[in-house]
Amino acid sequence: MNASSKPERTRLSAEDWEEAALGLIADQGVGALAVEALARQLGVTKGSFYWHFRTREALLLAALERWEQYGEREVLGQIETIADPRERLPELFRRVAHELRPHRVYAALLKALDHPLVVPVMARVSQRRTDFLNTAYREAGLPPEDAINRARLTYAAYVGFLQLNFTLGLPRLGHDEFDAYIEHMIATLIPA
Amino acid sequence: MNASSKPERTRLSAEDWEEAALGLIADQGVGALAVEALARQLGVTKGSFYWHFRTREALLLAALERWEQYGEREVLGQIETIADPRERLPELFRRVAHELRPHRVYAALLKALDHPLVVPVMARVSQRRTDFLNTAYREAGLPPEDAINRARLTYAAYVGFLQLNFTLGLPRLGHDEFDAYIEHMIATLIPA
DNA sequence: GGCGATCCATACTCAAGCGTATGGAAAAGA
DNA sequence: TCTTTTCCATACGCTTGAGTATGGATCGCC
Repeated sequence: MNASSKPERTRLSAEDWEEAALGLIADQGVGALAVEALARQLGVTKGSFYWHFRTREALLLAALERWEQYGEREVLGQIETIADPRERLPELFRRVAHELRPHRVYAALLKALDHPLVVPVMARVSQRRTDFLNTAYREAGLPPEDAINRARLTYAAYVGFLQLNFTLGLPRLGHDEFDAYIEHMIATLIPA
Repeated sequence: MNASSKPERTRLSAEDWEEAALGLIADQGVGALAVEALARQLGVTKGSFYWHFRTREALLLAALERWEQYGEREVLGQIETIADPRERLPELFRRVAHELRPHRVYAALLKALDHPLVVPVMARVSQRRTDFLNTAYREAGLPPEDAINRARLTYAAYVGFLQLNFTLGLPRLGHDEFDAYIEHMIATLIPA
């Protein structure tokens, strides 16, 4: 009967609300973040919510901070363990391309950049990732003035792909078509 | 006193509402499209609106159709007049990069892809543009199986750039920094 | 096993925004 | 000029969703 994973939790914590909020953001967007809807989904009422949070914005802020801290930094962390710098970028692209969940919140926040609370978070996250690409490209042998622009181009391609194929349903590449696209992207963007 | 360009129009037409709607969408997003706000901006009240349109969604639909027909097809039209196919793509990139207004509606609609009315419009527009890039890359000498993926990559980079530098305020490239990025993009994506 | 702290339900208020009803003004035709 | 069509204002109803007030339930603890 209950939508969450733990079907019957007796009491709720603030973290439960934040996690539920992130889930709702992931598959319905920031605009759908309503307290009564969330409460229904958690099997409680507004009374519970306003004990944990002072306002709706407070929940959004807490959820965003939580996402930035816990849910977001995993991807790049694994990559840094790859020894050969020239293998790092292709491996990053292939891994990122075959995961779905981690991108869903990011894609949703991308569509909420008019909201003042999400802008700084997205600015920080995007900047960190672009910086990572920048150093990766330099370590792969690209001259610094090229590396920064290549990093921008790469990350823009990532963001655009999210919008076009994730949110919008553009011709929905088939599995092998998708792999071909990824390999083409690697061949085009990564220096031989 | 009046916000629009024509300060005192005695009567309004449906097209006036559609144009105003596109303007509001361009700089505040689809979510900000409210009839009373629009009416204030046009110097009238709701009574006027509901004479021209049956509902708010009807206005949105009409505005989207208007945008798809009139406001959108200009960019690609100019490019097709360039004789040398190998010069077409660099010229397209440079022109697109130095215009602002035509992208504002597209960027706004990109953030409203959860709305059922905008999805088909954006799907058609994005598909047309990607097709254009596809044939342009083939005419520039790329083998067909590469051309389609290069077109996807290029358009994804465009969309991502819109989100990152337009909507989000990422480190706001300076004028020459921006030009360097464009030239780098041309050098990277367009076959020599 | 009682008691303070924690968590939640119920019942409200309030504001925003869509849509409707109706009458009046202004243009267009005759 | 007089009537008809076109355009708009005012005043309403209705729904949604945020936030508040208050009392009840449950947990931790002594």
